[in-house]
Amino acid sequence: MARRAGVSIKTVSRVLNNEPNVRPVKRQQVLEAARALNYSPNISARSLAGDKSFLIALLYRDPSLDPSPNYISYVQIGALAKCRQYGFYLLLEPYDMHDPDVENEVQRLIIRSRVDGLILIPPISDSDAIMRAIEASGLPYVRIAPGDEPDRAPHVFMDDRQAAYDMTEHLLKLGHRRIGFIKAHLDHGAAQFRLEGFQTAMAEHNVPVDPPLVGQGDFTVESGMRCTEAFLDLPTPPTAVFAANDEMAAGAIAAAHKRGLAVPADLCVSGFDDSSVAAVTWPPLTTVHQPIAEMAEAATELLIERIKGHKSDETGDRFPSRQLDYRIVVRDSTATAPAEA
Amino acid sequence: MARRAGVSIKTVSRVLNNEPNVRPVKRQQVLEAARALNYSPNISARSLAGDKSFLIALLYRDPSLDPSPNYISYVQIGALAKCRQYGFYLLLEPYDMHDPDVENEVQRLIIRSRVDGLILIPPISDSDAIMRAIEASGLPYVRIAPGDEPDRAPHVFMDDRQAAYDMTEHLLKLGHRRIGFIKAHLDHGAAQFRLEGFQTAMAEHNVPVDPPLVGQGDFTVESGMRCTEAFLDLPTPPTAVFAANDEMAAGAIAAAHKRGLAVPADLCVSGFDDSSVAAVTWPPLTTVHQPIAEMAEAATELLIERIKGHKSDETGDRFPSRQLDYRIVVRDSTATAPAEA
DNA sequence: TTGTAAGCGTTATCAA
DNA sequence: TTGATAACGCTTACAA
Repeated sequence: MARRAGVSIKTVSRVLNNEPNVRPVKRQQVLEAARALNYSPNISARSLAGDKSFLIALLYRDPSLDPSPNYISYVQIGALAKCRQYGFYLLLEPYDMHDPDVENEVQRLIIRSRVDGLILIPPISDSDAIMRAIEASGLPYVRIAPGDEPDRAPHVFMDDRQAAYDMTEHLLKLGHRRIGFIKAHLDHGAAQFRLEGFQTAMAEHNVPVDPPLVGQGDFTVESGMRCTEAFLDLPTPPTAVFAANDEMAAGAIAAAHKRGLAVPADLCVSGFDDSSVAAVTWPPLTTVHQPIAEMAEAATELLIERIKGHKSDETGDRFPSRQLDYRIVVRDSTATAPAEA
Repeated sequence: MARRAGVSIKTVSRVLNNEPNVRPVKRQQVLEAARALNYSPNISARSLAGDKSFLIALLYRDPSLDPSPNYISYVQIGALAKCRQYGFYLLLEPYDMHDPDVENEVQRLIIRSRVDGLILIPPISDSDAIMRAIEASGLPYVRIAPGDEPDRAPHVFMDDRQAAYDMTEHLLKLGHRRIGFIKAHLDHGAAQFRLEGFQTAMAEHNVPVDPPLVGQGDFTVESGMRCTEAFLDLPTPPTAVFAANDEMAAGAIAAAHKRGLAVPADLCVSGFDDSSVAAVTWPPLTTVHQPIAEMAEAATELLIERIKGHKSDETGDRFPSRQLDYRIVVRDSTATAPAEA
């Protein structure tokens, strides 16, 4: 009890919660006493009495199913930073999105843990079942990089379409005309945007897209390798491959090496995400840098504002959103196209 | 209130906590009522009354400083699995180990969050300052892969020394005699063991270790590349490089590619960890598989037992520990040594 | 085997 | 601007 220290009792509560109506003198007294006793309010008591848990849940795909755990790491970094700043705790909640029972599981999570809000990251940020479960509870939530229905909730995103457009243009400007694109599951919202950006850039530069030069990957290294091998088996193979993420791009590089092709001399490769694998490939990968941690920070901030503000009541006005900037990172896996045959 | 349902009030508590002295009939009634009302006890109330938080903190190095976020991902997977199983929640606590103020920070964490126990992973599992802070609080904690003083607390580990020995032997059996080793900061406990395993294997096979063939890396791709380039600049370069982790091994492969050397024909490379980068390199990396998630599961279990058992009193007897098995994974980056010159 | 009553340390309500 | 006092929903005695 820090109350012993100063002179008051409930005043302590007021001070620690930055409530008004406390004279500066008292406020100081309390603050000093708290420091002296190394005092810190009991979270459980606070939650119980105030009906707030100071807990935020981060929902993501079970990482044992995820080809790029890297993304989650950066999301955690960003979310944790903001949580610490505002005195919240982050609860990790991996889910198997395709479990037919997710809806119940999420409901149970909400009931059990009493979280104050939730953050959804891809591909969970496009799960209708999960969003329905949350909406039924009335809790606030934010989505990172949503694919459809962006205005269903507050969200943070970057322009994947434009980024893919820019990367494609980068390759076109290097003189490439036959460019292979490795797409991913289109239920992953951003994957769709990246494909569109590629197609638009090609169209606007009057370069036809040969259908066999669009491969279906699944974000794994192996799929990138398989698609690239198929490309290289074509009568006229591409001079560049643009993969919708870095893992698949790494697979493309591996496929080239396997055939004895030099990168970027014989085949150029570019990726997307600027994940840690981009630094591991040889040559280092040209890719699109996504500000993942920053996106998570922004999302967490959006959520906390919402938690602190109107507690779950949708008062008509539009949901807020925040767009962050990407950056094309040119490294050594792309170079000018070989002279025409 | 599920109490409405059955007939009792405190009985509910007994049932939900698996306490004895409840007739099966009543127990059933309560359980059914709970299900019907989708009831779940309020964690805050429970913590407040019972002086338990059901929270476990995972302490790790700030991932923005960490060259291999992969390790943390797997630790999280394992720890989360066990937490869910036993009804605990996992709190993420990244720390900058070299911050002179960590001791206070940890103390503050313990006071503020009221965690019931802590898990320390490398390199934090060897931080004397952090362990002191925890010990001062009397809370139970477990260490994963400790370097020194293993018996200071319950711990989970694998035999890094023997694993490195085996990998070295694998290379020796392939006919390699000049083998470069890339070590890492020796304050990282396991790093020391890996070096020792390498040295022992070489000695026992009567193959001298040429000092310039032991490079000082720091777990990053870049350092692996730098060390390997130095090796290759020697009058008699090695025919194989064994790096103390996969990132550095990836750097070794990159260095070879950069010089136009083929892997494994001109230079063999092996790593340690079997992290996700091992699947991204070309050729795929021969490495030591560490059961990281399983180690984390075991550690979490050890901790929870301790939390449930004697609450923080060290009753004389030795701390428990658990050793898990590694596995040498031979992929395509190692092959028989070129014939003698 | 079951129930009653007294806290746990906050916040919310309402008076002072 | 402050301070009693009653919740909050459990667990832990202790009694029945």
